[in-house]
Amino acid sequence: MRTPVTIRDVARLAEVHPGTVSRALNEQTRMLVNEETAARVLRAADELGYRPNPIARGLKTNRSYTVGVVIPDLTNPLFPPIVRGIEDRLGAAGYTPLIVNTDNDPGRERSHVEAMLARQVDGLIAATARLDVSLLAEAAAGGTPLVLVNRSLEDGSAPAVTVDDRRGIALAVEHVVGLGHRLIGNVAGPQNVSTGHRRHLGFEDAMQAAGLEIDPGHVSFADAFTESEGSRACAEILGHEPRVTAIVAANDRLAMGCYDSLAAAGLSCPEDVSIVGFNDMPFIDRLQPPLTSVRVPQREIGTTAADLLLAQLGDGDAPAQEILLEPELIVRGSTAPPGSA
Amino acid sequence: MRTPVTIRDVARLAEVHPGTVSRALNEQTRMLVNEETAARVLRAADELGYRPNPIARGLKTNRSYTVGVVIPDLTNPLFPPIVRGIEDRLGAAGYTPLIVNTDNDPGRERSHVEAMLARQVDGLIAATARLDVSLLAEAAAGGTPLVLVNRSLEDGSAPAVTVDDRRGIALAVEHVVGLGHRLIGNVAGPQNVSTGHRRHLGFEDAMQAAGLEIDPGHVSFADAFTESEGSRACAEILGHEPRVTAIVAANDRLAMGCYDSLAAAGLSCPEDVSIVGFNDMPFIDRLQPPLTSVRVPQREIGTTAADLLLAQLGDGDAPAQEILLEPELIVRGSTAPPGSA
DNA sequence: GTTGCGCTTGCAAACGATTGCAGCACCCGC
DNA sequence: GCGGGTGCTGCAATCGTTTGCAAGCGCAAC
Repeated sequence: MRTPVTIRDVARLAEVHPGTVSRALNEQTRMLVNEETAARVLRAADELGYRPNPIARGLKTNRSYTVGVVIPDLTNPLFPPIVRGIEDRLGAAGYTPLIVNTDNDPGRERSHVEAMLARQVDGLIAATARLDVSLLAEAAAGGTPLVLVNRSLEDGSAPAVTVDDRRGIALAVEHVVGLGHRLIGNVAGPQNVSTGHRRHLGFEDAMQAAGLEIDPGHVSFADAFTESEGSRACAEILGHEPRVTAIVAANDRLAMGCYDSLAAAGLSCPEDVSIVGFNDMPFIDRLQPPLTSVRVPQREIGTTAADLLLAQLGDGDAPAQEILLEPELIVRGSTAPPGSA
Repeated sequence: MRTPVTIRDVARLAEVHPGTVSRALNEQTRMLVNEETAARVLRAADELGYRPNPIARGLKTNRSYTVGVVIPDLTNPLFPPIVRGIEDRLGAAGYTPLIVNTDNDPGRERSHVEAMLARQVDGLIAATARLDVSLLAEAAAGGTPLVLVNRSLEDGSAPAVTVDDRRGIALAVEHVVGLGHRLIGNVAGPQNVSTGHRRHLGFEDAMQAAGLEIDPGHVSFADAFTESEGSRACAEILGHEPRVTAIVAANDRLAMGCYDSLAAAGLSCPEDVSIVGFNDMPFIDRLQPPLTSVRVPQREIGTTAADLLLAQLGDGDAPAQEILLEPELIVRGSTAPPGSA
């Protein structure tokens, strides 16, 4: 049989009452039982290979030692490292994550979250950009702690961990400005998702800080973070202003699209146009040329989010702080001084 | 409150006994209760927004509607599509996967699997190459259904879904042979993991089928599926036999290492040496040159594994069949006729 | 008019753990 | 010698659901 050894078996062997066994086994309540008795119980439990049944425990305590992790799509290379960070940290604390993919579909998102709530998850970590606000209300009303990733709430009512997108873009802009570029384009992401929006704002700020003008024709918005949209947006910029010598993309995939667009236009990178990406995806250093990109500490995002959640799970009301993680610019072959052809 | 509505509340509203509610709500037992009563119960449940508590149900039924998914490392791009396949299929059947990463560490593997067993998972899907046999014994002894992925048991005692590695390598070999190559090298993977082993055997078979000799110097074994090992192994082959015009690698990352090694030797691909990879990782088509690779139906692996497990969960003893999935060769720029320089 | 059967439904005991409450033994101080 | 702690442990209820058993009812058969 699987685990026929229950708390009652241990009690019988240790010759005490099951209640006592429960107390002796729990760190929290061990002090309530005689040291010697506790030792006897522990020995018995060990001998029998006793494993507490989390289901039964959860029924009584209303805790499942489980947390829901909501992400758009696991196959997006951005997420696995984050998930691992979450998983490792939560696992160390005795929690098991339940991972669901929403594909950014509000319906899927809703049903998944409801299922998780029914499963009595002790908390939620949501890494989805467009989170239904009513879901938040529900979770909050149910007293389920929530941590946001890569997205924050305007009113700061929920703790969140995000990377400093504006700072990241600033790094990118400062880099190409430092190389001597002046006509700099921006392939921006969709403005209805928070990262796309913040990165675009960051671009405006950084350009202004560098004392450079932004011609509206230098900016093009992609409808999605895909190569084809990146290509389209890049072509659009080149159409408006063929003299741009550098392009800051909101995302590596958009940057890859820029590569395509440049190639189609007969331009080469970095000789004619420098390109900077964002995220530093795995194997992005294998592109030709290797892409200069803003690295986000993905694993750290995960561990930090997990820490925030654990803090909330520990004492009821940990401060709903918002954590900004520092990005880092990884310089590779896709950026060079202008006119280096 | 979270879900204060229990089966008792429904019973009160519908004016029946909780037991009756339970029967009415369960598809299986609905026939036991009067049609009209059942309708009343359903209406009441709907009105109250009743959500059954899986924890309580699991306690009584010894089912958690949860399955454990054991993989080496989620950040390895091979796995996310498989996991999604599993997740989507299991989710549709009402099961939730618990995902753990072992990093191929037997200790982690053991503790994770034990934790999952304690959590009463209804089944296990293991995608890990070196699975501790005692774990299998334990799971089997506990009556926990198990499905293997990318790995099978010699005695065929557990259902498994794997891609036809030998066939995949045969596709690769036939391709380069068709292009006119005769001196073909093999950067093989570690032989203590099943995929590495089978792919190497596949290479030997395919070469023999093509009527070609395999000089021992044409084969080099990597200690791990990494770029650096691929590079080392490739250099070793080139050292033994500089005249090889094509290399079949056991894996895309090894193939990427081959790129490095060729570049270091001043050789170009595909002009001097053609290279074929295996797995068709995301973005591998973005390499320079785009890598010809054997595509494995990753998502399908996941869905098939889930189906196999669901079959076992349905009726106690479904046949322990072993399923071989068909790979497909994706021809890109890294392969060309020999001497095309 | 019994008997017996089929159809529903209520009853209560589980499942395995946690926990408030009470009781017991013991010791201390007066 | 007795009252009042203190320290430990047993008792039993409880969490929300499932399920074997039995009881109630109506109806048909004899």
